[in-house]
Amino acid sequence: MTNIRDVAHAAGVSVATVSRVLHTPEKVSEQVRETVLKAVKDTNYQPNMMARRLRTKKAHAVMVIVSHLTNPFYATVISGIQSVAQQRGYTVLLGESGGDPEVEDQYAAFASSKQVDGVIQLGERLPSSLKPLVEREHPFPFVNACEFWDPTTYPTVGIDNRKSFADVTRYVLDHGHRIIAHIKGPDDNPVTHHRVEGYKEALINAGLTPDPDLIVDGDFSIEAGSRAAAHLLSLASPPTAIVSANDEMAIGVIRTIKESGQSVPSDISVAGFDDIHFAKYTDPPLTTVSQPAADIGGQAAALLFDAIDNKLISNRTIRIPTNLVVRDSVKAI
Amino acid sequence: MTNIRDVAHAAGVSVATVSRVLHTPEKVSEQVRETVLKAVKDTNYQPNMMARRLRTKKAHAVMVIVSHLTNPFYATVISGIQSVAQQRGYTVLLGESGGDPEVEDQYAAFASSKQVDGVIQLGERLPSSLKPLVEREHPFPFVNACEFWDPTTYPTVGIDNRKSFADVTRYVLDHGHRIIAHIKGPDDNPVTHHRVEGYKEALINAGLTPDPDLIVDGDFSIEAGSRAAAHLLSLASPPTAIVSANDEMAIGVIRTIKESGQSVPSDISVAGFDDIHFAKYTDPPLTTVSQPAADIGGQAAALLFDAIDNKLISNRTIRIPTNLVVRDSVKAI
DNA sequence: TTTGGTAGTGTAAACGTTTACATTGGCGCG
DNA sequence: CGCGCCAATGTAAACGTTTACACTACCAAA
Repeated sequence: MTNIRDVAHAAGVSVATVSRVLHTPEKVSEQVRETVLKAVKDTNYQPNMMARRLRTKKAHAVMVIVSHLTNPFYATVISGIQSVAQQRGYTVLLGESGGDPEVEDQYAAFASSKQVDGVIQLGERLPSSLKPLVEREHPFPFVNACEFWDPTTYPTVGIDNRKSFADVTRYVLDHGHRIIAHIKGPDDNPVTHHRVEGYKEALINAGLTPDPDLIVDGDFSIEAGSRAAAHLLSLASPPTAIVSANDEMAIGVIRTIKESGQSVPSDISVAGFDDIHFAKYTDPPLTTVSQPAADIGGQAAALLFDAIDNKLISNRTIRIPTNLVVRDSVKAI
Repeated sequence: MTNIRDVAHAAGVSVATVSRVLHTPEKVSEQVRETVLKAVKDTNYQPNMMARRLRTKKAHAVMVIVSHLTNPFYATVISGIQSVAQQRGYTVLLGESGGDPEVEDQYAAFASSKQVDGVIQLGERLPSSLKPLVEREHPFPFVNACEFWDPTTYPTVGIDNRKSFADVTRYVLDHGHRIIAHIKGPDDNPVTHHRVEGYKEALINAGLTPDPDLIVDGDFSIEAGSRAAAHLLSLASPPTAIVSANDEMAIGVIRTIKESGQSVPSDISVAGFDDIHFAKYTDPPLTTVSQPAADIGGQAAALLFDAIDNKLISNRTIRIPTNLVVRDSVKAI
């Protein structure tokens, strides 16, 4: 592997000049610049990043900590991160924690020891070992994406769950439904509450009072959707529409409704949230809300790079608009 | 950030001793070792990886190049890679190419310039800039996972597509079917051919001759499955079973069959391949073949680390067994 | 002619490690 | 006692950059 000294020798200049040609070409005369550039080509010189990093104390890398890479939504977010990171000449390091706080801590420690210039956390909590770093005077560059545990304290990028869920609920209301049930996500997930709020808000704005009996527990799984639907169908006055906190539960809902001999959307309308890949292929195709996952990732990365470059404490929160994607699972009453 | 010199000073020893305590503790007296360890704790010392890497010329990192991170299968493979990498103290760098050979080349160049110790490629081709590196005398550590473009030349980890597809086809044959159609993947994908071969092999072993009219084109999409099914249903003597090269096409098939008024599996049996998340939730639940994706990743990583450590040119090919997962979409005739 | 400024280039220190080699002192053995 | 060996430790070079500072020409202004 040829080094900068070889190039300098080949070009008949000092190493400093070579380095300058590469970084601040305007500071070296045109003539010399060309000679050096030629020497670089000739020697097939590739700068040693390790040395560069050691010297400049910049890793030119960011780490993303994620609980489950296999979650398609997270995967898409990371894809967005990667895309803008690549544009900016940054490398993305992957830290998959499996949801284990200990592993998350491990990654955080790794990150904090100057191995990367910043961290994007996709998970639901701030790794405890990162806490002191991001809260100190000159915080370690950090942004939280997707989940909103504390948007006031930490830079956060994600959708407005409350508003988005109010949107889809309003869409259902606009189709004349008045008895609308909601299937919640798990209680320990911050988005669950925001979506419930959005649901209630839409009802209230339409002059209705939310009925606690129509808000039923779920855990984002298909099975939970089925169970919840079975429960709702058994009610004295069952809902004419069900808005689910995510698509998978909605799929479970549809299945259970069908199994009960009723039809979607003729008898009961169903709406989901997330617009997962298969939402398009359910029967009927699912009306849902799509989160611009790649965009979230891209903006999170951009925010992080801002923090890295300007070193300004950007406590900004970016809310990315969602799209209601109308398919066939909601019908006017 | 405290460095090794600070620790040495705190412990009243030389930097060399500190380094030795950290790497070859058996070479330093118990007494000194303890003093140093205490100093490390006291000063909250975190070794600077950049310096270490510069000095040792080891990046302790591997790169995985993948076309689409959003492909759930790839995501799972990467999850497997990450898991064993973490165990071994390696970092995983992500390179998502979007299928663009130019971007792949870019990553390969990055990798080759000593930034990482090895590369795992999940995509369908060897990045051209990597070619000279992996084919030279002391090859750059490299393993190909998932796709088999050239298992004889490069270390490769993946399933035996031919055998696995023969398995599922045989399963269908064992249920008495004799007119069995196959929906292919795209022709430019290496696995397509292996699966077609497996299909044919099973038929031949059962004493049948494959009928070219029953092998129809597809591209792994749900829509392609629908189209292919429509075509097959219009045949003079339509198949009693359809084995699809992947699950998504199988889903399209099921839908089209239902739309034609027939039923799965009573009228026509359907089998898929991949065992994607939603295979469990189709109606009827899809009989398919599951690829142990995480395992593939893990083994690929292990293979890569072998190559890195032993520096032996391990041209081995690892075939990971698949599981036929029997659900309800195939029924005895 | 002197002075001072400037553009271009070189010299060498520094980044934080690892490790070959040198040094020290203790001990066994002839 | 003298020799050699060994274990434990220290010294300093090296890894490949970047960059502060020094230096050299050259030129303009006084």
